[in-house]
Amino acid sequence: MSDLPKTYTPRDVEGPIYERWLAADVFAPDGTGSTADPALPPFTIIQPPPNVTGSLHLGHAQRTAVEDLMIRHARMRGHRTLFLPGLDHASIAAQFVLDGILAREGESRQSLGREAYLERMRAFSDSTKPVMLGQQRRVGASADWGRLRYTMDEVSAKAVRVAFERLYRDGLAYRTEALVNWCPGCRTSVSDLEVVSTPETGTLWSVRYHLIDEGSGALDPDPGATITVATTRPETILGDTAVAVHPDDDRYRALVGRRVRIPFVDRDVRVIADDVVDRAFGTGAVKITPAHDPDDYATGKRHDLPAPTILADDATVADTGTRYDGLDRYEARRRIVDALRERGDLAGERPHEMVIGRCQRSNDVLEPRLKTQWFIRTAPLAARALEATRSGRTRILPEFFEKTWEHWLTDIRDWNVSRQLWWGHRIPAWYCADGHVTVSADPSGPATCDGCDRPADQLTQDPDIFDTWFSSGLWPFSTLGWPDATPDLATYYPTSVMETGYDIIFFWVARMMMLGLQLTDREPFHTVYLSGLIRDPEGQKMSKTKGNVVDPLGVIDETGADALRFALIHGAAPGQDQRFGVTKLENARNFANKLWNATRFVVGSRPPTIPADATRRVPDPAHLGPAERWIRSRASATVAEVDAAMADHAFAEVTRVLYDAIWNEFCDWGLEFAKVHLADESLPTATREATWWTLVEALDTYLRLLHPVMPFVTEALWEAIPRRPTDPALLIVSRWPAPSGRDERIEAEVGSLLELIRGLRNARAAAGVEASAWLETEIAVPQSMGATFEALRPAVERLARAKPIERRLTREALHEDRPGRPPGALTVIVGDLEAVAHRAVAADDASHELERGRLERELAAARGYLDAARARLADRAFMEKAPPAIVDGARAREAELAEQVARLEDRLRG
RNA sequence: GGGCGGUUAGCUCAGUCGGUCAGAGCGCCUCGCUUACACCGAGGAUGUCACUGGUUCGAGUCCAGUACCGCCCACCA
Repeated sequence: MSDLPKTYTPRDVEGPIYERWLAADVFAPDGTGSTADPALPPFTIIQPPPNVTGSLHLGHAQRTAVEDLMIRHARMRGHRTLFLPGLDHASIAAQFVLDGILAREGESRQSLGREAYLERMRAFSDSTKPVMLGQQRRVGASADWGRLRYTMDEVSAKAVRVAFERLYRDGLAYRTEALVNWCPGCRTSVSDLEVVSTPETGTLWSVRYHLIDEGSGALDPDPGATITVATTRPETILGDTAVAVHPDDDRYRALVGRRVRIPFVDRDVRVIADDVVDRAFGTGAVKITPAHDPDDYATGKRHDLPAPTILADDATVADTGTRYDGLDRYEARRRIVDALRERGDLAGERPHEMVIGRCQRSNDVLEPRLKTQWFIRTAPLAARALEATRSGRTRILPEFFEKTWEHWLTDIRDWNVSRQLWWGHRIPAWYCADGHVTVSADPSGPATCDGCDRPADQLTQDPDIFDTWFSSGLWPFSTLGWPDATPDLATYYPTSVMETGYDIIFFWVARMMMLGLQLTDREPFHTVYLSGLIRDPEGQKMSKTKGNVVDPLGVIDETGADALRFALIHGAAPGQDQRFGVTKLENARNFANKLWNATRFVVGSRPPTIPADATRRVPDPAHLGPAERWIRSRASATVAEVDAAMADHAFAEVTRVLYDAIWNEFCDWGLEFAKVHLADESLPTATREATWWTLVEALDTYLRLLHPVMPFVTEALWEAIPRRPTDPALLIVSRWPAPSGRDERIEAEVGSLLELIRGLRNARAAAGVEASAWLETEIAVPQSMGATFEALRPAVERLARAKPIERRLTREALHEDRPGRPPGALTVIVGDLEAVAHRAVAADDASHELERGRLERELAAARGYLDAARARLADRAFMEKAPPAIVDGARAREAELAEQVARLEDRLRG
């Protein structure tokens, strides 16, 4: 036990608490402070590693809060818990960031060269690394920092090499020339997932291609002998190798097989028939540029067309032998359009709504182009991933994401994994002069060529690196030491829960699942918990360009990590975005403050007969009054509710249940009841002690239940209350509470007394009674509730400001002496209970009307309900078809309402 | 073009198995410096549960359709 400062200052609480956890070594499953039960299965969460060069945003904070919540819960339930933290090298994202910094220095990737650039990147990421990790700690992540992993460390590197070698051996990785998404800004290919489809208004140009006279082989002398094609990218004319029409299109039937001359390059190409052509679109004739359009590429394959590439890596026109060589693609486009117009071959132009693929990273317009690249064959991997979710071995939460999952994995295309970048894992493939491919997981490379036994010094390693998601895809097992058979891998794999944002379900979750199943033969996780995204109060995505990004560290400084965590978890429905603003945060902060002060009260109200350093005593049942039994019963109910919510992964519900239980039950009523006993020195010591121990016990339960959500403040407060002899020194490793049983009768009796108190307060306020006035009150309490009432009489008096209270056994008794009753009485009816509070006011006082009005409103409402209840009972269909329990309930309700209406009517007559 | 999610108080959102489910927080109004807490306490007002049909004794809740908002996927030049 220790003293609590009067004011709750999160900053003062959180730092030292985290240090104590670290010092006690309680984060690691095998740490010296662990109290785990080795008989229970371990619980593992692999944290989605944030980008090493990124900055922590609210999304990270929410991830961390939810993961840490699950981990702390599992830890308190006695599981060995592994919360493995990490960082991702984030190849393209990191390069994008660094390139921006270099650009401001007047340097560039190219100007530095590969080695210097990588050196710079290592230094840069080394500088951001501690920042990212520090932020995680501020949020309170109880992660095992000793197992911190990084996708660029040697263990990961080895995993990448071995994974790729196995995939290659199994025929699941292959190298081929294919049309890929090329980003001219990043100078690399990107996967289909990194293409952002952007609707834009472009221009659809119609261009006349002149037919060749088949006899002479020269241009048809008839200037009208043309075929008009439609295009949105005129510069690709330079790469055309055919014109296609639909085979059933009568307009062009005669032209199929004829040749046309492609302008500028003066290439003569065939008119071909292919049913990809949509006759209704444009002119019904399509220019075919196999090297720069996916459709055209497929058409080219079918018709065996050449596929000249006309763009360089920086998207300037190249190798066309025209004067457009060297020009940027858009400059070339303008000039080509101008030239066509001059020649009279521009048949038309009109605005055109279309979808443009842009680079997720740089926002550049992507160019489809031919490149020789490594691909992962995804169909067989996706089939296994689908099987895992269909069989239920891996569960996706929320369930509705399973459809998205199914859809994507069903139509999946092969994964282009090579990147023409520098920061990342180099592809462990070597080529010899004959083009043989050798893939080797050996860190020093292959000894000889697989194809021709040429020695290593005659082999060249592929300059490309892997898509960053390739190493991320191995994360659940590479972090545990795979491919080596480490004890960690044996113990903690497959992992328990994969928590991440739904925005990377394909990028990451699907890849982990596919690679995990293929390489380890196990589902990498049992549950996928998909979080929603954090938006600003207007529902906008947070982004740097919008300037609406909230820095979690600022929030933590201001209101504490506990408040931030509570607020984030409170608003988190799985898969559902949440708007986040200051009011939620303030609400959470107020709650922490409330808890702080409630604990301060409990600690401060310790009866002097109990020593400050007492160990916990179970309250003596003989001395428990109804208030104490009510407090215990409600705490037990809360445990059960929290357990149910946790079992459903309904974390927001957990916060709601606890907020309500702690604030609206424990503080509003529990503490108020207890104050009466604790302050009453005429009571036996044992009674007052029992009351206090009851408060301590309930508070202890609530602090435990709340700890996974608000770890710091609960740990600090728990330290201030007496511990059980069996408790460890720290709440974080204490045991999760078990429900201790409900007392239904007490809950009902005390519950109706609470209602009565509320009713009296309501009546007083409605009648304009001074808040400080004590009203002489008569209360009818049936014999069955007598003991409970008598025990709580002082509390009822105090809370309803009703004193003295005269008790009657029946309502009739209450009304017998009506004639003698002073005017202005307030009446409250709650079930079997009825109270009449008297006040001395003149007969002509206007407040009589207020009371009358209140009773009339109550009566009207009761009559409304009664009518509805009677209508239901009069409905033969309802009586015949509704289950008996419902009918009985309706009858009871009707009787109760009828009674209440009668009472109110009676009261209003009097 | 497919698919998913959302629509409940002024705002942000809960609402499980169809039956006390018309709820919370914030905001608003009226009181209150009652020795845990003014980051507080007491009380109060506010709803066509988007719309239309259907199923049912009974529908925010289940079904079908519509509208609007958001997101994801998709090779029409």
